[in-house]
Amino acid sequence: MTTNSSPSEPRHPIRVVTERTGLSPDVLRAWERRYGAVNPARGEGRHRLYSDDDIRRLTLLVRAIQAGRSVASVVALPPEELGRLVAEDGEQGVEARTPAQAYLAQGMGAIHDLTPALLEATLRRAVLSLGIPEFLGKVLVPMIEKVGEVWHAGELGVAHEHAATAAMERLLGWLLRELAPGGGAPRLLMATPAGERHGLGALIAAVSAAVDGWHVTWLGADLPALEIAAAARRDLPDLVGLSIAIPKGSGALPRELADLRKALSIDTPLLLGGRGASAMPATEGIIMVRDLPHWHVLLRTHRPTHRWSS
Amino acid sequence: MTTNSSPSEPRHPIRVVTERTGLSPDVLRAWERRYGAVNPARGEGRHRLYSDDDIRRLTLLVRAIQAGRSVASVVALPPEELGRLVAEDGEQGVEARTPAQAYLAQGMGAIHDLTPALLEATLRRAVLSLGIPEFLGKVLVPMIEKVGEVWHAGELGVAHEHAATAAMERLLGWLLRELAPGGGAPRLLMATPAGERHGLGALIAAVSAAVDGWHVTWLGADLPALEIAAAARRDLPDLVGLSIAIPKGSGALPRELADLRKALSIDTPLLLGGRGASAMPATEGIIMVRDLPHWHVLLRTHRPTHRWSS
DNA sequence: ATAAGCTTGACAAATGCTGTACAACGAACG
DNA sequence: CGTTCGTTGTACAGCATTTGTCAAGCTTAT
Repeated sequence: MTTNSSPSEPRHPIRVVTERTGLSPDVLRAWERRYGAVNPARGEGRHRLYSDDDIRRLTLLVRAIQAGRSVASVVALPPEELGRLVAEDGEQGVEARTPAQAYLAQGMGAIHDLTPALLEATLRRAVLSLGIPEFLGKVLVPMIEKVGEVWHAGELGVAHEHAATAAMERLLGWLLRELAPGGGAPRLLMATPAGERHGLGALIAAVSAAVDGWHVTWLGADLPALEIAAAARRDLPDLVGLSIAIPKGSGALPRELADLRKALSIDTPLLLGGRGASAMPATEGIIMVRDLPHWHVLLRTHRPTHRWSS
Repeated sequence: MTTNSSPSEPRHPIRVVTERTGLSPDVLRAWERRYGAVNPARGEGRHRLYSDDDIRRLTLLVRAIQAGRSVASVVALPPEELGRLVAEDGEQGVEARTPAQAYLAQGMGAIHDLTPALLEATLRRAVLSLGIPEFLGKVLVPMIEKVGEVWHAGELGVAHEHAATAAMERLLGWLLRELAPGGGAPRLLMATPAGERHGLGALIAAVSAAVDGWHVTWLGADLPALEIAAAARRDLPDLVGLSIAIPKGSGALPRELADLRKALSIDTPLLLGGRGASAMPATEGIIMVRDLPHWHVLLRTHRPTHRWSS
């Protein structure tokens, strides 16, 4: 369909390249002059014009450098080899120690020492330094997984695990309160169905939604369908979200969900996510959430039309 | 409904186009004269009449330029190719409005409405979403600059400015408290010297240090040298930091600084930063801080040798 | 008649380019 | 252990191009 949009066609001014690669104009010119990293064409008034290929190559270079390699060691590589290198580095964790990892290590130390107050303070510092999205992805979720591992290996007692979970839940509750938006925000009702006593996953989803501007009502964990439905009648949410950690395709859970679906207003979407959700049989009227990115997409999709109260 | 409402029908006067595209009449005429970006028909007297197609094309041009492209490089493109380019830029990271900018706009709105509580809540959400470093660099500092501009332009009253400043100071104080690390952390004493009543800059530096793991004691603004020295004798900091916003190379300030330097323990470094610091004469025993990155470097340099309490 | 629009010409701020220099950092080295 | 050197990002000055804005004088519209 295209006349002349070949990837080697020069058409991007330097400004666009800085936006897309994150490199400053100075660096772009320096790399060109010193290493000949790219060879952009020139326009009328001697302005640089980069091709799509140029941009791709620069992006790869940036990734390779972020993985800890030196500039000089990668600028000379031919494209294919560069791509291979970056792919490899992506698989391995070649990265140095990021702040997030430092917080993670510090938090694990606090868990081992059974000092929940210190753990909570550490998590709090981590949130404030990194921002919620990065905190959730690079500190909290890895920490939960790690605690699970270490606990199964017998290196931690039940007390440790419970104390850590409680501290995390306190922290997430705090975030939820701090994030409470003003009126006019879309409303989300979040809970965990009867039989599911682990609320961490649901809380993480709740906080993620709050960052996106939702007003979240957190009901708690292990709630019977009727309780949730009653709360929904009072709260009138635009969306109801549930999360289950333990896969329970059988048992009382499917029944609970069906009851809840029936008790809810028909036009209120009901979403189900969490690690155990994938094992659930598909059910009419219940939307499955695969993972956190998918959750954000669904939130955006089901957001009611704007009604700004000025 | 009508017979002749084709999108290429010329019917909009230049005023309408100005409002719909955000371009000034001068720019519209200049683009036409210099590049022939559009070719509006003329009415009875020689007034321009733009078609819907013209407006759509101009809107696309604006978007392309916002994405970093030069005017000259896009005005000549045929419509389809222009559309493709804009779509492509939108997909890539060249977003029109980042979350940080959204928070900034929201906060400025709260300032205009003189609702400090709303401003504080907005700032709080911004910190939690973005993390402190990005928040300071992309929301708070731009906001302070913007408030200064708008205030000088007379669009805001003193009340607005004071309310906004107070809200920002409350927020930074809150951050300082939340970030307070445990024992064993390096200690920083932060204040503003006598005659300098603006504490925002110092607070920003204080919070930045707290993120780096320092225990910060914030004394407040407008403090005589003797007070600061007395506090230092009690607090025993590893570092004393001052910040001045207003350049005052002459006056009482140099004297104050010299007094403080003499009253402090000789091995306690004394750092001076802020917008007004560059105008100060270099002084023996006082380290000048150029900007925030430099501040972080100096913090790392003067950090006492590690003594982790396990 | 006052405001808005037109044309032409000119100016100045922004942006990009080149070349040089400097500063921070880590590694090699005496 | 301090010094030196190579690497790499950033800053600055001088110049060219691009591009937004303004002024002056005139015409048209409400």
